[in-house]
Amino acid sequence: MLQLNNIRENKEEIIKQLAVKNFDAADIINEIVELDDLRKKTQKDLDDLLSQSNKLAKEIGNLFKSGQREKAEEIKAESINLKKSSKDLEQKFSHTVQSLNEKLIELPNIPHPSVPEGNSDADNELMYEEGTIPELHENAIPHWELASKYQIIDFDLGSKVTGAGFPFYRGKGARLQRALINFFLDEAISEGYLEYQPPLLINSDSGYGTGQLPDKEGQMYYIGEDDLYLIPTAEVPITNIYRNTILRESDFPVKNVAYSNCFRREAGSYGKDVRGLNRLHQFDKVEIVQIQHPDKSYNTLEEMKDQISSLLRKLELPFRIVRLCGGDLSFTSALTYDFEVYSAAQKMWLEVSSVSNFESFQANRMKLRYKDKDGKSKLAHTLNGSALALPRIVAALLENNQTENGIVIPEVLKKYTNFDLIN
RNA sequence: GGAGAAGUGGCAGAGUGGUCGAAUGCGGCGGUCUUGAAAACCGUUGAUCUUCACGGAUCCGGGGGUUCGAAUCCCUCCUUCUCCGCCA
Repeated sequence: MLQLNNIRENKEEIIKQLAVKNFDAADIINEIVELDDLRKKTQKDLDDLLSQSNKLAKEIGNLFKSGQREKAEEIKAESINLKKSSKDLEQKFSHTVQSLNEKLIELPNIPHPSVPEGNSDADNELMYEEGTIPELHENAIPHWELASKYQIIDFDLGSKVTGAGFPFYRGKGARLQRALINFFLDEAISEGYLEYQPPLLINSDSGYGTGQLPDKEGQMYYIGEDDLYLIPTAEVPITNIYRNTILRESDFPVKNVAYSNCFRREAGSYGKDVRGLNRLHQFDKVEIVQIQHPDKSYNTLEEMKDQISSLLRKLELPFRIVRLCGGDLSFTSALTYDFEVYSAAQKMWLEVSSVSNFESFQANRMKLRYKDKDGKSKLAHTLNGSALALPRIVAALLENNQTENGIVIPEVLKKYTNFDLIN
């Protein structure tokens, strides 16, 4: 959520910047300013009225005490009248605040000046590419075939027990998952992150705080009986730890890491890009989250980008980094880098990580603040990134490392898997 | 799941209808003293909205109600604790 004062003061500028996200904000912003004016006026009227009845109430108390009953009753009648009009104003006030909020929620985050214009992923800016694309042997096959050849991932069994997109990992497949999770967590911990194991279900306040609600409600699994949502990413519980909190400047940077299962309904995704591990309803991910001082958040974003690069380098996977264009940027993000890994048998780049700076957008929804040197409360900046999401990493590892004799485990993972080869 | 108790400022804890945004202690911050520190002493110390400012309004787990007036009474939800039951 954008800050009201910022909207009021930089109206034209914000309209211009939101156009990069292909969002026409002119009308909404005008409505917001009008509603805010009305809110201020209504509050002033209401406050004056309440102030008056507070005074009367005190007077009545004093009159009763000093035994002036009649006088007290007189004022009491006056007070009852005041009360009726204050009730009306109160209602008007809360309606105004509510509509103001509804409008504010419609506004996406302002993209960073470096965000290129564009409509789709085709317009994203390629920033960096590293590693060599492997030459596979003649009989190379995509990962879903490798999965069944070596009996390490069973998609059909998942369909039987749950449904499409919920695979079973088996034997060395399961152990590879566990190895990757531990590798990613250990790497983050050595970078100074604090490990959390979050709940996998969240309430609607949390969903609202990080921006999944209300816009992406249909993307989350919902447990109606208890009014809870299955998390689409550990970002939600981990960032919401700080909902309604005021940090000290000395708390920065807050660096948290969490492994979790992630659940996504992926309503409306079909086609060949969803085959095998490319898109699942349940998957594993290690997520890094930082909370930072506004002056430092972009340095932090670069730092997180480097960390993720280092993971992919250690796994010996060819990867590239893309800066998302306005049209591809999420509602909540100001700047996002996507990491893509080359999957050699599918012959395509797979998105394995997304690292973003949300600036104060999430913090404003969550009321996540810090005290600055003058003792004033200011909104903090939040950032997060996948480090990393497992399924597509596994897909690329299986495809790229396949040989006639089996799938070779990268050096760095061997101490975690305790085997060198899947055969 | 059943029965009972409780939720107050960073923490502890008083407050059962008006003078309470809230005693007191601890902690935090500033100062005096000291070569420095500790101790002692003095001062200060919640959030949000609004106002150029003075000031005003709201907040005692969340929401609703009673009353001229609610931290205090009523309803409801949530959370925590104790006992019983069940259970990885």
